Amino acid sequence: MRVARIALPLPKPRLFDYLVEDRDGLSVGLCARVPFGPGEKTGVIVALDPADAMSHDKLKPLRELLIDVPPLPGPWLAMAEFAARYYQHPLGEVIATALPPGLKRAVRLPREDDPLLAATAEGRAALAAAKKLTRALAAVSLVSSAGPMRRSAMLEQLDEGAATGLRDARNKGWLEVVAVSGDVAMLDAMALNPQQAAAVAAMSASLGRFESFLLHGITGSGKTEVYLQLIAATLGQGKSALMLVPEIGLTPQLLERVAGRFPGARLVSLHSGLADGARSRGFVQALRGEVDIVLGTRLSVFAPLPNLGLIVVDEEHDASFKQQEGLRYSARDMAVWRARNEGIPIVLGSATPSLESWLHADAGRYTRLSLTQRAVAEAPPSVRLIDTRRIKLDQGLSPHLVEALRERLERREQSLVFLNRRGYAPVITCPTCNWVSACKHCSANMVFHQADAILRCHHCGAEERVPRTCPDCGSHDVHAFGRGTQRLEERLGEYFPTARILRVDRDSVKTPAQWAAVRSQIDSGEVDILIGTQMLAKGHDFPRLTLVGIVGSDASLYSSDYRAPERLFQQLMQVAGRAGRAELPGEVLIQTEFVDHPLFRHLASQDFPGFAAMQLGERKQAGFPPYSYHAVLRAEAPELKEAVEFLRITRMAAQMITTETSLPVRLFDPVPMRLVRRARLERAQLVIEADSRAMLQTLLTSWVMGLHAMRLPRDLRWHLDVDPGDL
DNA sequence: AGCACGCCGACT
DNA sequence: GTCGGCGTGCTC
Repeated sequence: MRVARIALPLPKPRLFDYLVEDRDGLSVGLCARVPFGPGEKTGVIVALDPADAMSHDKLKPLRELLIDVPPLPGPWLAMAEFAARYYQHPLGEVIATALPPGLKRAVRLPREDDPLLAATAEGRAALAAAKKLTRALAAVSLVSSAGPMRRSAMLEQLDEGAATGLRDARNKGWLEVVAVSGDVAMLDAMALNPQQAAAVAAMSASLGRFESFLLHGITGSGKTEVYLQLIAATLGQGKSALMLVPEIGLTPQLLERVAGRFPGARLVSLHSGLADGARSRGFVQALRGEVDIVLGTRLSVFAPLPNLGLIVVDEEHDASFKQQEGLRYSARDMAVWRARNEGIPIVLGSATPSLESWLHADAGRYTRLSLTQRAVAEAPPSVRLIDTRRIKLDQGLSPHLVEALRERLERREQSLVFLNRRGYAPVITCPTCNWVSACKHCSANMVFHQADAILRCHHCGAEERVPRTCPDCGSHDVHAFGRGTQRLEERLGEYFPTARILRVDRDSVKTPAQWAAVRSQIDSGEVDILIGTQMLAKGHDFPRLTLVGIVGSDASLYSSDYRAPERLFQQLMQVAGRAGRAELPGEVLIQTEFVDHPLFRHLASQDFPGFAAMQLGERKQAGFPPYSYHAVLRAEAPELKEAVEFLRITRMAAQMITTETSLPVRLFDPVPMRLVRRARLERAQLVIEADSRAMLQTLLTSWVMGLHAMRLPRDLRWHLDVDPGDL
């Protein structure tokens, strides 16, 4: 018998020991079901020790080893242990976050083979003779035009009922299994421009050892092509590749592009929208070494590829790489750690890199590679600022923007008006008594949604009917104040009654299917004017779009959040990049009261390096990240004073540690959060700042141990956020 | 996190 | 006299 030390999904940073029979195949990394209290739990064996007489008396035997799932490899466990240490989170919970939720049930899934299928002569004949495209024929059609394809890749690309269609086609002899030849060769590689070629060459040279690359490529410079060719080189060496993309970046189009390029490769996509079964299947396939490429969102940084050769993080600056609950990990940072740990190259790509990565490149820790030439359109869009201090705006629209929209309409080109605020108006007010539509559960105003005639809180989702009279003073003069996308849509409809206007925000597009419908409407030119929030900003090409108008972005220019300018710049660069991608030159009009603001100057000259240098200068002056390191302890309770009091006590504990060890770590005062009240809970936070990660970690390790040992009121909860995305 | 044990209010 | 509130303490 041996003692298995098991990490269980519990909020306690400790392991639990069980007796296990010393049988063949017993290994660290195996999942196990164990008795726990009155019930049972599933965890992962992280260590195996010899059993002595004592342990036989004290320990319970474990119930079952899940031997259908191969043990998680050493480097994978090392990564989980690193995340637990770095983010100060219990290992069992880290592992539970990293494993797919349905793993326990999924283990019994039959080992599904994934043959390479090609169309037979009979299949082609049937296809030629057919009047109607059946599901079976759709499958034949796919491989007869695209060439042999993995079954899984075909399923990804075909519509509903694809599995049945495939089975029919195989039974009828229209499809045949072909041998994998030159296994994972890439099809249709595009010719690279010299910069792309240089980037691919530089990065390929580091395959087989750790190196971090920052690929700074302006919009349209062909970063994806660089990734694909690098992946091809990796697969060519018999290794697998992991590509991380932001949440909205993982579109069927991207999947199709990758699957189409590597028809022989076994491709798995992983994201949180996947059903438990599918996610587990992908995970277990990766673990068995049956996957060549994993393409997914932040959670796929935990994909257990045993033979990983390359990691790509696209749009590395994107906030969706940071998890905002539970284990608050940064998938980008974890990916860099993983690449170092596994001795492989990593590519971080962006048109507007994070200041963290930019500074790493400045300091020579990352190798910077730049793509400054547009692969598609030659000229970058021209950016013009409209000084709204001198102009009378009509519902937030300047005559210049209206005129520019009119020109596009006449030329039958598309326009986009960007306003990062959904709803009709951000608030309803009563000018008589100054009543505002505040949310009952949050310290925020409820937004007026004209379409459903309701007030909605964007923080907790609460909804209310719009009052006709002021609830406080009874005045009939209550009205909408400010502008959202819905109101803009209404006003533009009045200006251009014949224009086809489409609003794209989270209220109008809720499902992937709706998003696909919207895209096809835009692509086929059925839309003249698009109105959208940041949903429209990210990574989609709109070839017919020649004008981008940016409205109401001034608010984030002087926000109290020191990261606001960075985010605004990234966002505006991204929207601006939507303009003029094909033969048509693009124009960007920005309405602002601050035409002299350096952010806009750099934006107008499309000068990211200049902007980054300026921002880094300011951050250095202020001692903010990336020149210092932050962790924030947040607490929430029904009453703010409870949360603050907890933080005050924990701050004293931290103070004692720093004094005893003379750690130069700065402890700020507990303060209410910007949005103090959310969903009936009041929140406060305590920021800790240090000049090095090591010093921050030293404090956190002993401090958080104490936090776990504290006994707290039932209604108080806390969490720690290391490297928080915002404060 | 669950889930037990354990001591004080309003009900058949 | 009980049913049940959720405070605190433990789970190998």
